[in-house]
Amino acid sequence: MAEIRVRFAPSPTGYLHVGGARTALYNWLFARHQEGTFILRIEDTDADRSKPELTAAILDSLKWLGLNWDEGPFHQSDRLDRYRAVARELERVGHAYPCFCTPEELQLKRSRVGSGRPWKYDRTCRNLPEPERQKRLAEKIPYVLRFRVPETGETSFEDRVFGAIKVENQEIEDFVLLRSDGQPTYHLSVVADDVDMLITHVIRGADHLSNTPKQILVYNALGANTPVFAHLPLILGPDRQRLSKRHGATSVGAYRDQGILPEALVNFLALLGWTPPGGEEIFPPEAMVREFDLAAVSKSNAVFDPEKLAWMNSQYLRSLSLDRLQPLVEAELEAAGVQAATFLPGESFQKTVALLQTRARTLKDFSQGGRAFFSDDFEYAADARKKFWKDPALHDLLRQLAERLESVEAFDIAQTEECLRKLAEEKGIKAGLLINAARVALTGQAVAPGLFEVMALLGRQRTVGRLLRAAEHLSSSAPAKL
RNA sequence: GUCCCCGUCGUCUAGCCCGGCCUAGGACAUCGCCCUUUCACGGCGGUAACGCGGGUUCAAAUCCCGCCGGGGACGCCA
Repeated sequence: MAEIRVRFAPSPTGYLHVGGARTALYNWLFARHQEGTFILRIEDTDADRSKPELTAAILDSLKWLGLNWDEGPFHQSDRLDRYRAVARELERVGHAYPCFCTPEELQLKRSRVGSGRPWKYDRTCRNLPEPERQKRLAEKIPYVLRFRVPETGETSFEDRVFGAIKVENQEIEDFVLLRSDGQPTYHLSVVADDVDMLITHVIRGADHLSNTPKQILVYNALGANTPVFAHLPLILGPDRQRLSKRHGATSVGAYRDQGILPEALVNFLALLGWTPPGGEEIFPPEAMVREFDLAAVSKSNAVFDPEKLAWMNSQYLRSLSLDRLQPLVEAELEAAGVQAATFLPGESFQKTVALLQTRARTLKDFSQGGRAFFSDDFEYAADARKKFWKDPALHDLLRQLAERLESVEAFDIAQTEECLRKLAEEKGIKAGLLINAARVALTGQAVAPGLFEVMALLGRQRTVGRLLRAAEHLSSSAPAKL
């Protein structure tokens, strides 16, 4: 069997969004599974909308996800001559013809058809008498090259995911191959490239399903073999509309900024439309590659669920080694403007990260909820104050706790706990009351690691200082209902 | 509107091709309980789906038809 060759062909008119990322991933998985070649091609034939910096951003996102390619990136803008030559050849053999209709004329005809618009190009120029055609050519009237679609018959193909697809040729319009400025359209450039690059499998979004018959017509006209097509169901927003910026974060970069790990995003995306035979949920890329099968891809569109992504991220975050996690946290803190380095000696930093790790859902949790572990500049969360600082006696209790902790012999987990419990007992209150209030005092949060671990980590001076600060805060704002 | 495609818990899905093992399985979310110093983790348990209607059959989530619902395409965008 010939070598398997697939490609991912984004157009640089926007950032890499999760739908594109999933398409790239499935191509990559298929290529790796088949030990084939994964090619990257930039479809930038729309000069107006394509931006070089977006190409760079897309490559960046792909690398971040770990989707390495074997050939490319190729740029369609480098191959314009080739497309023109292909178009001319199609014209020469009668599969394409010049069309002099202007965009304005077409627009007019289109609107005249009415609101419900079964519009198809009316083939005015296809039926132009030859002398007239020659005349216009000689007059150098601008024109596009349109594909001459057969008037009868049907075009069908066997999609690897969707199965048999069939369309009557009458339903297909004479689409444009070459624009009047000599630029190719998508239908021309994809086919030309896929033929030239020996692509064996075209794996792309289902939004291309209805374009496929047109392209097959071009393959046939070129006398080329058609590749295998596999269309992927679309990714939808919660409203079941196609996922778009309206739904919030859609780009890979946005998820990175939200503290999502690439391996979590990859895992999540892999499962959006595909389930491995064993039904695993969390599994590494090697396993995905081993088990990936296009035939097992789902046909129905899938709603993107950020909640599940977050859960998956927490799973990955938890299983990360400290060596790998630490730099990520450092970067996150830096991005959040927290100067952890001057706050914590190296060793405690690691312990702190480890303590926070089991509770984190995203990297953001380190710089936000975990801020008090890396800086003295933090605030008391409203929900935490409300929940644990209700008791008016607390300001006095926290002060006394601080005083007693001053004189604890060894400031470790065991002794700080003993100290606190003893105080609670003497006062005849539940230890939990004090523990929870102290946690808010030390971390600003209702949600945090075990109190005595926190104390041991912060050390005597900071612990005492924060307790006193909280006590003061409580007495000064005590009358106000919290 | 026309053409193409899709339709199992709120969500992602298994099962469908090769009808019976499906009183429909798993995961996320959700609810309750346990653990407990908060939260998370973990453990246990619960709520929750075959879009509707006809067929075919001893038997249908699984096969056929219709309807309804959803999505995509209909550009000198890709």
